[in-house]
This record gives sequence, structure tokens and C-alpha cells, in this order.
Amino acid sequence: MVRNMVLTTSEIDKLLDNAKLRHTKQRAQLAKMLFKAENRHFTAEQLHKEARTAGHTISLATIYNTLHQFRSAGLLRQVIVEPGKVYFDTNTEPHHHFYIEDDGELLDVERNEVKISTLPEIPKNCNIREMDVIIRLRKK
Amino acid sequence: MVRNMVLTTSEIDKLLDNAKLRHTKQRAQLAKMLFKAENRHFTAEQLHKEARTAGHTISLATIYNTLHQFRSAGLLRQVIVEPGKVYFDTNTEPHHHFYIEDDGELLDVERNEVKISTLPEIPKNCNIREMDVIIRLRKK
DNA sequence: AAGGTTTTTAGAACCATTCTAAAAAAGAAA
DNA sequence: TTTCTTTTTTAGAATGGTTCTAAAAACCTT
Ligand SMILES: [Mn+2]
Ligand SMILES: [Mn+2]
Ligand SMILES: [Zn+2]
Ligand SMILES: [Zn+2]
Repeated sequence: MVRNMVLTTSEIDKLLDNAKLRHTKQRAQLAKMLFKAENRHFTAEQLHKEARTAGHTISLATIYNTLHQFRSAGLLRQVIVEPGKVYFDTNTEPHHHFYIEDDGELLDVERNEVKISTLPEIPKNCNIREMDVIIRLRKK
Repeated sequence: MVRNMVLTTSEIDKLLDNAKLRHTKQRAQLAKMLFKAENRHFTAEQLHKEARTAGHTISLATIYNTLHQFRSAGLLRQVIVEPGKVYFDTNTEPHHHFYIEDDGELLDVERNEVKISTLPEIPKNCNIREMDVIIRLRKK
């Protein structure tokens, strides 16, 4: 998918088709807000506020529904760094995070920026699903 | 602190003294439940249920109060791996975790079992507070 | 346009956690 | 021990992010 600019209408159509989701006003608006050049980390409520500010009429329930649908389609992933709050991430490549605790900001760390040379033995009967590295930061 | 057995009454006294907490029945009961030979990972509600089962009369509010006090005293740390739920950990050494997603179980990974040879550049004006590695597992 | 299906929505429900404020316990002073 | 002050415990209310419910709106096919 092209990602070096705002998506065109036909690119949004394609995105929703690929995700096997019907083309609705709300899904198109959210797709357009989310899938631009830069990756983003955000919560459902932040996105809701942003959509309303942009003049879109969309309920919080639809934000949640759509985010989960995008996630099932592999367009978003979740990041858990704080109790009682879920971040969504447009970067679906395996990667890691800085978390600036002072203001709740997440920053990407490319996978190759953290070189892990030794791994512990995995418990029997288990497979690795994912490995998260979270580097928690405080501002000086 | 001795940790290769159940704590004696005087060891619990010492633990509460060090934490600058008054010696109450509830705090002593919880300390005795928590600080044994093996480290534990648990939620507040799990601990509440366990305390009631052991015949102790203690409210959930006191469980939360005490866990936070123990944490401030450096006797416990929190682990965040799932939305809407906080795990407490009696292992306060820097270390990492396996998280078995199927049954919500946390397992310790010693710090030296994960060798990290390259770290990304830390954003300006920030210091590392902590680094968490969570290896998410699924049962075969 | 009609009919059947999916989506959106407002508001209720949920649930782990925190808060409130009153009763109980602890400690100090006498 | 009695009294006084401070801290702790507690039941239950409140909170807040998320999910659920079920009815209205939008969508798609015929
Ligand atoms: Mn939020
Ligand atoms: Mn719990
Ligand atoms: Zn990211
Ligand atoms: Zn641990």
C-alpha cells in the first residue's frame, strides 16, 4: 500500500476491500485519518476527539468497532504499556517502543535497533507469538 | 531479607519497620502470604480471594492499599501485560517475563537470559527508567 | 422501490481500580 | 488504664475506559 501521502479515495476503497469491510462513510473517514505517511500511536478516545474536531460525525462505539475491525484485518496492532488504557499502532511491522511516561507518548524503535543475542529457553508446549520490548523513559 | 522459607513473626516486624509501615493484622497477614521462598505474580483480586480462603478477614480496599504501600517501599513491582488488569510481582530485581496468553500466567526470565547487545539512541532530555521485555507465548 | 442484511448509534452495563467518609485500631500521653 | 490523637480499615459509591444492547440508519441486491 502506498503510504507516503494521504490516501486517495480509490486507495481507501482498495484498503476496505482488502479488509473485507463494506465501504461506509465512517470507515473511510477513519482510514483517511489513520493511514498516511507517518505511523501513529493513539487511543480510541484520542481518535474520537480528533474525528469530531475534523467535523466528522461518529460515535465512540463506531471508533471502537472500526479499530477492532482494522486490527483483525492486520492494519493496526495494539500496544499495552499502561493499566486501563490501550494504544493502537499503525505500524504493524514487528518493532519495539519507547514510552515517555511523563506524557504518555509512544515512539517506535525499529526491530534492528535492538539486537537480542540470547533468548531464554521457551517453556515446553509453547510457541512465541510476539516479543515486546518497552523502554520506559522519564524526562530530565 | 531471608526468603528461603516462610517469614517468622519477627521478620515480618522487621519488614514492616523497614517499610515504615505500622504493624497491623492485615499487613502482617499479607506479608506472610507474599514474601516466601518463591517469587509470585498475582492480581489484587487473586490475592483477596486467597486471603479470604485462608480465613483472613480483609477488604479488597485494604488489599489495594497494602499492595501500593508495599510497592512504594520497594517490596513489589507491577507488570503490565494486558489491558484492564495489573499484575504485582514479588521479584523486584530487574528481570523480564514470559506471558502465557492462554491462561494469563507470568513467568520470570532472569535478566542475564536476555542479552541485548544494541540499544537505540535515547531521545534527548530523557533517561531510561526501566526496560521491559515481554515474550508472549501461546500453548501448542 | 422493496426487502433483507450490515452498520451505526445512544446509552446502559461492565469491571478493575480508586475514592469517600465513617468506624475501628493503634499509639502516645497522662 | 483512661483519654486523646492519628492512622488504618472498611463498605459502598464513584470513576473511566471499554463492551454490550437493541433500535434506527445505511447499505446492497433484486
Ligand atoms: Mn483513552
Ligand atoms: Mn484482577
Ligand atoms: Zn509502534
Ligand atoms: Zn517477575
